[in-house]
Amino acid sequence: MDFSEINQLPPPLQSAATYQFLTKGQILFNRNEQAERIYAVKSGQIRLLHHTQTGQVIQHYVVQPGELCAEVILFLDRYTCCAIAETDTEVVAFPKSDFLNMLQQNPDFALAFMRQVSYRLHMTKMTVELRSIRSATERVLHYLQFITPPEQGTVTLEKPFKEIATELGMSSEALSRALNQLEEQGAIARQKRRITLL
Amino acid sequence: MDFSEINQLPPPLQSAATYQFLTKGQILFNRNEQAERIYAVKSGQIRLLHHTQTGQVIQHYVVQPGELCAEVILFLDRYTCCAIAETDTEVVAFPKSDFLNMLQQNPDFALAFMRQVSYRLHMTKMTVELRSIRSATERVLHYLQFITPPEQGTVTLEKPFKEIATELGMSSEALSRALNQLEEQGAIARQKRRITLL
DNA sequence: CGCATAGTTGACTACGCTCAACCCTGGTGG
DNA sequence: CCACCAGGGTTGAGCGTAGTCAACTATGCG
Repeated sequence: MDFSEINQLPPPLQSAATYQFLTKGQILFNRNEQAERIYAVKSGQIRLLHHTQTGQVIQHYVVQPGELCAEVILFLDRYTCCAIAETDTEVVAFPKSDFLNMLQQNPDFALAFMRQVSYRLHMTKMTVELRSIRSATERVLHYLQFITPPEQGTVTLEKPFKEIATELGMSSEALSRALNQLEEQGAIARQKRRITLL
Repeated sequence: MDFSEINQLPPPLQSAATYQFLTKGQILFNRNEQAERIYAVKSGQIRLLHHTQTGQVIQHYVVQPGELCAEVILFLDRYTCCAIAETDTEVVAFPKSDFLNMLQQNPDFALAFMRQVSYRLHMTKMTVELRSIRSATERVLHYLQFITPPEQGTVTLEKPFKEIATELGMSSEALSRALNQLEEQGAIARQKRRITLL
């Protein structure tokens, strides 16, 4: 189910939903703000992140069109992280109470929600694994294995390395060196941005 | 809702549930095993973890009595991590299909499940934050702030430091030094295991 | 009183970050 | 067509932080 396609949703929710437009860099909500709404991304992307006291930025994940944003706050009263528009973005906002009611009244809707949250939990657990790996080289390998489609064993890195590096929580230099090392070790083969797992 | 209290569950699930006993260290399931059941812990603890190729152990979380174990596999076909009994443990096993049916048929049950999964997602996001902080000192501070009840600003560390250290993904020595440093910096006060945030 | 375990401290090492220089590619304009 | 420039990527040197190993201290228990 695509939560941002209002006319696919149960009618009572349709009438409660409102659209909201964000320009690139605009903040949808901040940590510790009172949470009265749950959002779905219709177009664009929303990045969830958190700022530590010392200014380090912790990347959570990016919410894509059709996905829900900050599912957890249905059962909490304050947002736990900061949501910021990655590009110009359109979101649909649902009041929490209406959304909760619909979860109880409509089993299909509820199941779609559960699938989505479960998927998110799964991805977040993968993120935990990634961030927990100390060694940069191993972390990169883990990442490559994760983004490589199972059958073909080959990926092309589309994003600039700098971006991948921040996603992996390391400097671009460390990423570069890690790729070298993996090639030396014979764990991967590489032509430019095209990586083959061995 | 306590998922391990069978007689509190909807009757159709009661008849599908089976008990299983694990001794300390026994494995409930392994990564990549076909997932046909979902479990709830009745007594004891189940630790979820993952072994990397190079043998590093990544701690996910510990499942306490009343909680579900590996909720995500309802919508996946293979377990994504390894579950191991922390102590002698009793679990309740539900066939996935029965559990899924019940989620569709019983809104209260479904809501309890959603609350549980959402909570787990929330905690896992907190873990991501924790593991993403590079500096040991800052990581410890973040952890202390997280486990300290908001009003009183004081915690007693019950678990042995070694255990806390692994939970934080650092050595016990590093934890010890970090606590010292935080005290020097004036970020915390400390008498033995009793920590006060300043 | 001795032993075992948990926690602390010290010395050494290794890994990754930072800063800086360098290389390579693609695009632009003379 | 080639010189120039800009940006992404690579490589090098120095530094800081955390891991490891080992010694030492403190606490609790038989």
